[in-house]
Amino acid sequence: MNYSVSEENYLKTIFHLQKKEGTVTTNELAAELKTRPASVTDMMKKLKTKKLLHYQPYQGFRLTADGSKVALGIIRRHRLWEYFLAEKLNFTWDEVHEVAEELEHVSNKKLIDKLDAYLGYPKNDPHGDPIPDASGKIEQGKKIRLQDAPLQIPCRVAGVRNQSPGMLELLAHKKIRIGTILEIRQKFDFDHSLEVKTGKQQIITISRQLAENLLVTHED
Amino acid sequence: MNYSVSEENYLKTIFHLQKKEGTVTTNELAAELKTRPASVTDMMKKLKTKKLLHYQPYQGFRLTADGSKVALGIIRRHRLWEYFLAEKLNFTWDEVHEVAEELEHVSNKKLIDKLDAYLGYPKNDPHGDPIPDASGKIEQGKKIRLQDAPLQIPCRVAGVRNQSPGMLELLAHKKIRIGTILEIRQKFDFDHSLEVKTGKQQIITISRQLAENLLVTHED
DNA sequence: AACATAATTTAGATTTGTCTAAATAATTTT
DNA sequence: AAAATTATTTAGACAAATCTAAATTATGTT
Repeated sequence: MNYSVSEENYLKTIFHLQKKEGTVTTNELAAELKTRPASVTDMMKKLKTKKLLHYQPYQGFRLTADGSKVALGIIRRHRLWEYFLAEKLNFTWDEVHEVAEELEHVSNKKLIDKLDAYLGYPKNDPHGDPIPDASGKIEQGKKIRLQDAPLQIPCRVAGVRNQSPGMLELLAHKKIRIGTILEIRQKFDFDHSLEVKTGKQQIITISRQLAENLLVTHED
Repeated sequence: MNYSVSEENYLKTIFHLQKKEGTVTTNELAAELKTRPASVTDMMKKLKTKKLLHYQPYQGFRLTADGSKVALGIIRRHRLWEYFLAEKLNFTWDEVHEVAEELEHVSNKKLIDKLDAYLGYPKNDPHGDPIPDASGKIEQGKKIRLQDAPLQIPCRVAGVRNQSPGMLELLAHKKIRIGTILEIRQKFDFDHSLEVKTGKQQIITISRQLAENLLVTHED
């Protein structure tokens, strides 16, 4: 029921990494945690015996339902503290992460729930990331412009900023609608156009104007 | 410059214990920290090499100036968090200590100084104990008559008003001296006598006359 | 002062989380 | 498919903080 700082850092990091790709590898995790692959393997065995992880040697790993629940608890604490630091203590948005990395390991549930209430049950931390509620539920990820989405990472169309007829006509023509999966292959500096792969594996080009008005999310 | 949770707990506890008696013994500290005397000896060696402790085998120990400074920093963090928990998060005074025991080990200085400012530079925590300022200075607790001390809150005998032989005889008989911890259990209106628990868990009765002449402090 | 008792320290073991170096498995290249 | 490369795991070691049991030092009593 209670986990060490080290275990918590592994769980949290696995949670974040497995969002991008379904399964997490030893080297990936070692790089992220600034430790050695051998150390990762050791910890994987431990987390497996605690039933927080699906893991077969050489096959990568992902969290079990229990593991995800623990990870979401840690992320909840982290993001609530970030909100507190920015909102109440006047830290700037780029300072909060480091401090929250320490505070997140204080795992008293009553403390966190009272902090949540005190802050007015905020939905997002200062970076816009959603804060899981007391039961571990997490809201849809922040909508960002396709323009600002990272390369090579699939995202989902969640809305449009500009709903002019011309925009909608263009979307229809390119067969893009809410829910369509897009992955940026390349960004061209010259005209800021994007080469994008669709969920149906077609390669299309999206202009700067369109990319500024398409809102996407990374959450699954 | 940075200390482990374990080291911090030792330093803090030594600081508190050496207020009562000038020097702290191995068994005393082991009892307070719920560990074994052998473990205490191990840690004493370590703290000595870090120049936080005066220590010669078999001679007891006390903090160096550096050690006290570190301890005061920890106490500052503890008491500021206690104040925050009681004042902002609506914890009751008897709940705050346990939670602050965890929060006190987050040692980011900027965090603590900003928290201090946010709380309005409080002078005392919810138990009445003084909060060291950013430079480690701690205000001397005010001496009040035992008569005027609050119920159920341990205080320390800091002086006597009347030093007549009869008074001293009575104090000796009741085994009360400077440094003795007293906690008022009940006040009786009829004769203004007090039922008091001593640091050694004995229940004694203190008359109005005595209670008016015993000066106590809440400072730890 | 000598003895008995209590307090403290030492010696050696254990757990957690880490490491390096070597062995093994999987993947990629030729 | 064999060889080369890369990823992962195993084996064995180490530091921190703890423990038990035994040895040592200090203290209190007679």
